[in-house]
Amino acid sequence: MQASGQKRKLDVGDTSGLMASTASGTGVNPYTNRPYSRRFYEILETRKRLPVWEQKDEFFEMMRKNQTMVLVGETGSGKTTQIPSFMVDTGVTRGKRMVACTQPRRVAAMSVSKRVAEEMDVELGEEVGYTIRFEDMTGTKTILKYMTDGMLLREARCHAQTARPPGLAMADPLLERYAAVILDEAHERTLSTDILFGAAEEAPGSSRPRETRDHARLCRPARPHQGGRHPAARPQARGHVRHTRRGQVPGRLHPVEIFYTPEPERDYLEAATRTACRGARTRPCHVHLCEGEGDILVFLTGEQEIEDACRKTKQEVDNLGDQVPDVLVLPLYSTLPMDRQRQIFDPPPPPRKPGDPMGRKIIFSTNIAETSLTIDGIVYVVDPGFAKQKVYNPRIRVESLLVSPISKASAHQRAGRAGRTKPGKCFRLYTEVAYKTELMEQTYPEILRSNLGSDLVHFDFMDPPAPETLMRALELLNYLGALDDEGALTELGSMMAELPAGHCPQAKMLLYSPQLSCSNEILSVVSMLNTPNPFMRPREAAKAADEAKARFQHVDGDHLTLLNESASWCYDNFLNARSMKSADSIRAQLMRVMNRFGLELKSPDFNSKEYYTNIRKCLLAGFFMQVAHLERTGHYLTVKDNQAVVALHPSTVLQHKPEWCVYNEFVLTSKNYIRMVSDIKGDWLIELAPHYYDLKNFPSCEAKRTLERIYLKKGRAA
DNA sequence: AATCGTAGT
Repeated sequence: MQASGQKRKLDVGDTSGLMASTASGTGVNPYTNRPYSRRFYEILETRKRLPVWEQKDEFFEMMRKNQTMVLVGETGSGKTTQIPSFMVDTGVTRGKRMVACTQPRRVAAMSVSKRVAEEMDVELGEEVGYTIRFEDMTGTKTILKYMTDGMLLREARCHAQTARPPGLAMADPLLERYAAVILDEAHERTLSTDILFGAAEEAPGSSRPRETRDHARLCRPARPHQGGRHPAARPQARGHVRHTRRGQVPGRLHPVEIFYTPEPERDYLEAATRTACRGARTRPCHVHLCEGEGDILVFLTGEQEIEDACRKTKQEVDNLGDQVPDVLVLPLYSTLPMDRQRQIFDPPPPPRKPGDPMGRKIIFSTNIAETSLTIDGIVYVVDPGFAKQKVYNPRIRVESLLVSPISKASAHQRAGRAGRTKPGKCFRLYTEVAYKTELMEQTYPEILRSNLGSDLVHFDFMDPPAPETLMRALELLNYLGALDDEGALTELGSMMAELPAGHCPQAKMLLYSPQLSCSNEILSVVSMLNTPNPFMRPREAAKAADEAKARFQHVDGDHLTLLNESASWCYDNFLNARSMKSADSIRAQLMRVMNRFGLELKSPDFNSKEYYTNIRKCLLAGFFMQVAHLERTGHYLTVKDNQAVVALHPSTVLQHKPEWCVYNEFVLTSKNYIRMVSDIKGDWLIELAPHYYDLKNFPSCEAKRTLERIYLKKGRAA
């Protein structure tokens, strides 16, 4: 499924008039009452050649007959640009309500709306606009709005004013302000789109046609996700990378020839650099040495891996000497500073001497280059078949990243990156058999890999999350006071829903902070928690960066360290200025919501002993379920349910091992780590979360015995 | 004791 539309309250009777006005060319734009520009007609000719244009009448016919529909079409068929404007042409927006079209990414919402505004011959931000976080390019005249799926979901959560029956936190989610809602790129199965899909089916007036669900299921994976296993991971004799030729991807622009390895590769990282650069000594036959001009894109899984590969490749290339064309080796991942990200668009190195072939760019990238970023000039793609993907284990409440095989859809997308400038080649570092039999058709939907922190209960999901995942989500919300015992959303819960802050515990923390007189500080902490790690640590200056961070460190932990940063020192102190700026915008947004709720913004007296303790206590108002206790063995054990042995993440500023600590994140890499950790006191657990630290319902363990002593002491004092 | 996929509000 490539796209799907859901429309509501369509004015069926009288759509011919407006449709005719565009089609028959009366010369006047019905939306602006201005004569069409010359450019409009030029673009119209191109538009008419798009495949969807042929089915325009059929589309209108379907619109008359159905309340919801699913549209399927190839990339480049014109769905994203044409369907929304067809929808507007039917006249649904005459009731002053908009047509909304969602996209999974901001840059898509921005660029598509710009194109459609041109096509409809209007100013961007007037009749056609877009809304993304921190940027609203719409106005009173807007009838067609592109937006991120997350943005529409937020509107669905926060603008529904009607009373909600128990257990149905989103019973009236569907946005009366829209005449029609189009969920584009629904095949990507983002968390937001999946939830909106569920909401669409709940909507009053939705006829819930069976086809909707059946079509939707087309993009469901054929079998469960199997993290970590990869066809190439099988043991086999070491060998150089050879490829057998097979098949074609009909890209929109140029064809891409696909090559597979005849045998599985043992070490995909080594195979990837080797393929990009040179073959094994026995058969030096690889891209840089053997193929014609064009840049190379190699997909790897993470920053560390990419930096390693870059270093090794530079070395390899140096060893090759000046008999081969010059090479520019570049990394690409999201946390790379902006100016270094921009380098991927630099031209390749010039020929060594006049008449020689051009030099080459070799880019090592995470899957940021798979969908969100397009680099022209790429002719060769090396695809080892891996990506880091989120997996969720509800039993221990842990979301972690695991290197896992990609899906066929991802592989197709990666290959397509080679064909933008001229016919290209894609080298897959796995066998064709593995591709056919072991890769899933589609990436497993995000909703099945996530810790659900929001209010989604009796919901008609395409692929319902595991009962345990839902149960865990409900349990957390109940402990936080967001849902009552009947499962109904409380007032606190609806306030939490409006705070665009990571997970629920953070929202709870913010709402509680005025009671501990530290809302200013908690606002800063939460903003920073929702920002990419600001502490840069370039390999060549790792020590200097660690020293710089040490100057900010707060003795009581990582959360308080976040407060010690100042933007003006960014560069000298290895801080990512972009992260700091983004934290600032997030802070402003959260502050507006706090103000709207009438919550006081205050700070404890900086000179009082309570300054830092109040802030740390406040962390527990939200994160009381993410606490670890230091056992006599010297290891940490997470507290209460499903205890796990964990270690402090090496990035922590804590120099000592506190008896109790609260953590923001549980990460599973080389072992179980807790990251972003602060020192807390056992007494505070009882003070801030007595309902959770009720010893009657607590497994027997060291932590329990310590808490018993604290209760006893308190009882004596009282 | 030894470190972090990508989106989105």
